[in-house]
Amino acid sequence: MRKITKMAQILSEQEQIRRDSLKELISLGVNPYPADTFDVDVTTKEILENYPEKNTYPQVNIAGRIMSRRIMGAASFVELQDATGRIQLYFKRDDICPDDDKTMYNVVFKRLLDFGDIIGVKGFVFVTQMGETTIHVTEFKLLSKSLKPLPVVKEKDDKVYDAFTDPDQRYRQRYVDLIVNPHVKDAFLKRTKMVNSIREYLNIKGYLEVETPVLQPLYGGAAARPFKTHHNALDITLYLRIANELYLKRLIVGGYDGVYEFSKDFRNEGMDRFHNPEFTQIELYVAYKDYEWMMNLVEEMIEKAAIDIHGTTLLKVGENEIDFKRPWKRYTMFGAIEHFTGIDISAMNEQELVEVAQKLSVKIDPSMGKGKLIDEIFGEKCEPNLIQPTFITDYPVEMSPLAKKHRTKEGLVERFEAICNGKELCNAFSELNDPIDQRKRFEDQLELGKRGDEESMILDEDFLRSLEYGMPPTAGLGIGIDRLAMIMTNSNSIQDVLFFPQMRPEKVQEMPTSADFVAIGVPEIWAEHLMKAGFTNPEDFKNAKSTQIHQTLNGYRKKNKLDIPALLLEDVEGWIKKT
RNA sequence: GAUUCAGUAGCUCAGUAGGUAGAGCAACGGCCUUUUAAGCCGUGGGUCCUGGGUUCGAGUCCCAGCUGGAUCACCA
Repeated sequence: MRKITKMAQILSEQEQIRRDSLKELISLGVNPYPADTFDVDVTTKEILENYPEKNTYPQVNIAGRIMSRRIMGAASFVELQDATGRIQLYFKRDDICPDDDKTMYNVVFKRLLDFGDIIGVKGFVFVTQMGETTIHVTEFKLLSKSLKPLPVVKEKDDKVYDAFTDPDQRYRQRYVDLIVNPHVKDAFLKRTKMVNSIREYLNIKGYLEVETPVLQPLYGGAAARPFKTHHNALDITLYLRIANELYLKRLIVGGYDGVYEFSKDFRNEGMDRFHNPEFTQIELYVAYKDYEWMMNLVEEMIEKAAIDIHGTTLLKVGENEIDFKRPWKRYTMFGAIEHFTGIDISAMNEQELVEVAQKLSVKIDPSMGKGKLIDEIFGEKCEPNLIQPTFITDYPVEMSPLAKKHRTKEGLVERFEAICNGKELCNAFSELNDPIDQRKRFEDQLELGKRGDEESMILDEDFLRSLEYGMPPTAGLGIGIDRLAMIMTNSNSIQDVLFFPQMRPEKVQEMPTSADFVAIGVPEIWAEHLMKAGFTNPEDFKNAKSTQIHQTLNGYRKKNKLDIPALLLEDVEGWIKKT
């Protein structure tokens, strides 16, 4: 891992050179960070798409980052990257500097600009002898000097060399990742397109996008462990929401026909390539509907999202081709288990289920009840095999304390999940609106909590009170937006669809400053060089032999051609004595 | 939490048997004076993740730790 150094910064050679260039630019009267706007009137994408058929671009203003430079004496080629892509620039000395003073080209452009700097240029578009659409620059302006060298990613004939791939650096410095990895930028564009598509779909249907509390005195709506925080003025514990379900249902009680929220939820659990402590779900509740109706909505909405993003329902995800075209396959949970194991468990009791689980070598433990056993068998034997989007319906009641009991099947609830690429995509049910039944289900959860289940749900009196006023029959849905984005962008990890995935904080390495060395008796003229010469700790320096310090420092002086008199051994002994 | 792999120059990586730390790109200087060039020649650049240990000698072997990845476990 790269360490951040605090206080004193030890700069690499290249960083030092860029800082020197920065000073020289200022001394030449070039402001490296100008304040005024630079009016851009075209993007690289527009030029590359429209030239020369729709527009010959006799005059353009464009800005971006220098991604490569090829200098050939009085002429140069530069690759400029803006938000939409890259285009080549052609610089010619006598066009940049029509007068005798060639400083702008020879010094500012050739020597003081770097890979990574942000510039604005004025020019006209033409095609080189090599057939590449290029901007012939007539004026340029430095807009921001880059002091840190970017990773150098080379590309030739669509092959990428030395790609910037280290996940640690990519996630910690996402800005760098976005600059040098265009496919990363594209994945996030797709994610936003997907969200926009879903929002558009729901808005057209007339459902209301709402906002509900993130800070909640009681956390509910899912089985998960929360993050806990404290509100000072009220002097109470608050939790970051694990779901927004119970608030949205209160709004249905309040009389809205359909409400939805893109909800940032927080769960204090393990992290892996499918889990980040904060993640996004969309939850939707529609009055007077049931789960059958909701299944049709999900199909239609996700199919539309796929088309809006890719122009097709068919997409490649890892090794698989996934088709979101309606209708999706539907199984009941029992049906799916029978399909994949050949065993009909629909009428089995707990003991029989244990035997089936053992026979299928599904790991179980004695605390598992009937519902949990079925869930385990399904999770082990069915879920990983469901690659194409598939609905699984009718779950055991024990697993679903907020879902309505099945209208005909004893012991089940009206619930479905969509599974895709072996993972849950969404979860939905006919919402439980019987307040007495709901209270009993909460009480059952409390029992589980007393037995040590840290994820059991908490009884929410206010939510129950709202149900007592009467909630219409309602269909509810939750979709994991990050998981869906993984599929839609063919990403293997949730970290690839979150701009800033949670990471352990970078270590800050305390570095001494030259003042720390002055404090123990080293003259200022030498103190600034000590760290670079290898003495990174004043304590170690004090304990080092004076002969060794003497030799090391004189060696350093010679190597770096310092303009300081050579040290005598007595000088060094003098410093140490002072301490 | 367990197992496992990785961490070496600004970036991507090599480093044999434990014996003076390497390459390509990037940087710097020069060539080239020009609608092309990942061009040619030269130069500089290192806390080999950190701390211990073994050894005459450690990037390399051993122990501990840090960070990340993968797999598993847990978990809607």
